[in-house]
Amino acid sequence: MQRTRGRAPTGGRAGALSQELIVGAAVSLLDELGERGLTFRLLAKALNTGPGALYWHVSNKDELVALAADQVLGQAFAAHPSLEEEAVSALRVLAVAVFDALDRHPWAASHVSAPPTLANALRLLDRIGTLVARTGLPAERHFAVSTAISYYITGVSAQIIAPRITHDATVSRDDFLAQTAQRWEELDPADYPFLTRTTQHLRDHADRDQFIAGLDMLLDGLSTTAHPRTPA
Amino acid sequence: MQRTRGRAPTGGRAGALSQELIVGAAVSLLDELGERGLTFRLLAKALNTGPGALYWHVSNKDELVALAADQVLGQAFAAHPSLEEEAVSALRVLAVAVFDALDRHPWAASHVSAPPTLANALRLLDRIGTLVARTGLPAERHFAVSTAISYYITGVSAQIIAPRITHDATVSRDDFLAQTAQRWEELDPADYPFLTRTTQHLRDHADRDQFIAGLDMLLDGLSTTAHPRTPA
DNA sequence: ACCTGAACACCGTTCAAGT
DNA sequence: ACCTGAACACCGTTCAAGT
Repeated sequence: MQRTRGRAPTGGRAGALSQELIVGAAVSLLDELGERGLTFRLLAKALNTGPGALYWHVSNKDELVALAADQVLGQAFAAHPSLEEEAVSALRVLAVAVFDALDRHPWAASHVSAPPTLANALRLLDRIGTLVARTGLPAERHFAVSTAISYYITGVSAQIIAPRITHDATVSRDDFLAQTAQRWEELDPADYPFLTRTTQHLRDHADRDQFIAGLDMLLDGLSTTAHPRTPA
Repeated sequence: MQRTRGRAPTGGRAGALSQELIVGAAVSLLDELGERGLTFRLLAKALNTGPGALYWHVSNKDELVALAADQVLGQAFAAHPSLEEEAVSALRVLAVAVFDALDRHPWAASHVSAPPTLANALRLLDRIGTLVARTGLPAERHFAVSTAISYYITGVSAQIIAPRITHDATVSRDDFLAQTAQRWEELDPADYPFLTRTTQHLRDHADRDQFIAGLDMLLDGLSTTAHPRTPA
């Protein structure tokens, strides 16, 4: 829980530790082995130190994984100027970039949390807010709309991507969907009228398209919503 | 990983184990101690057995927690006939019931996963689908719209509720928001133009209203969306 | 200031043995 | 069929000691 500050002349040693170095190595191990496979002993060995050394730069495993997830989130900003486009389509591009980044590192999906406190999560909400402001919505709605979009992006991405972790090793995503579809078919249509007639859609659907379809619903609602309501 | 089947005359012993019994006890311990506090040894002691006995009824801790979360999700169906009302407002009532159930058991929020395989998660999606069908949308959109709503409900609830676990013991939610707001104030307005002018909203916002505001956006988009688009 | 590595206090899970 | 509880193979984290 300490950053390397200033430009301390730590001497010749090539492997001088730093939080960035540790988090980077953690991302690699997480990609290879998943959250359970990441171990302080293993990480320490990869960095040529003892496990205790890591605790100087990172306060515990939760923080380490959160920082690793935030680094992954940062990949979503890699390519985009995001200044040219019309605001709503820029929001769509940004959202999909986040989905794709998390899709490449499924362990990270469930660790991007709101409200943001880490660098790239802050950056994401700020960019969403700036784009929302550009839509011309009244200022008092900017916060609610921006956080709704932000929650959708990270929350729904996590819903779609995180389950893959559990099943990845054993079965492919398609097999998992096919299995689930079959289980739906075996349900009693009297209890589950919708699911039993919808199995084919489950088999055919693509996660990314699903994410985009919901996103479009939300963004369409953006321009429509006028007054809040209360549930009956 | 075995249910008590039939009406086996297990004899007089009062504490005869079953999956239901184990999951119920797990929910209590999870409420008290959180996910990390739940231990097979502790759970076994609460049920007057050894840890090994539990593995006859539940295959591992992941399954146990998933079943516990699904039981919590079931609380959302406690009160509602949901037949009278107009479809969209019935959807809103159902969504808020899910949020409230998860809000009472924060550890559960991140364990409701999609696509549903457990009893109450299946029931939830089925009910959403049935209500969506009643809106008069064309049938080919029912699946995409229903899953979007379902993903929003569980995904955004998890985003809002799950962070509370980490900070709960040490600080209250209001304190956490205030702290976060203060950190936003200290950011450079040149880098974070939106966040630095939005801190007051963060301080004042209520999680549940936030959830409902985004839900309304989505439900408004429901009636609007006509044709899917592709990101630029 | 930063690193070392042994030691502490746990875990989830398995499995031979019982009834 | 179901339960027991000791044992295995780990963990995250701490901390005296070093440089």
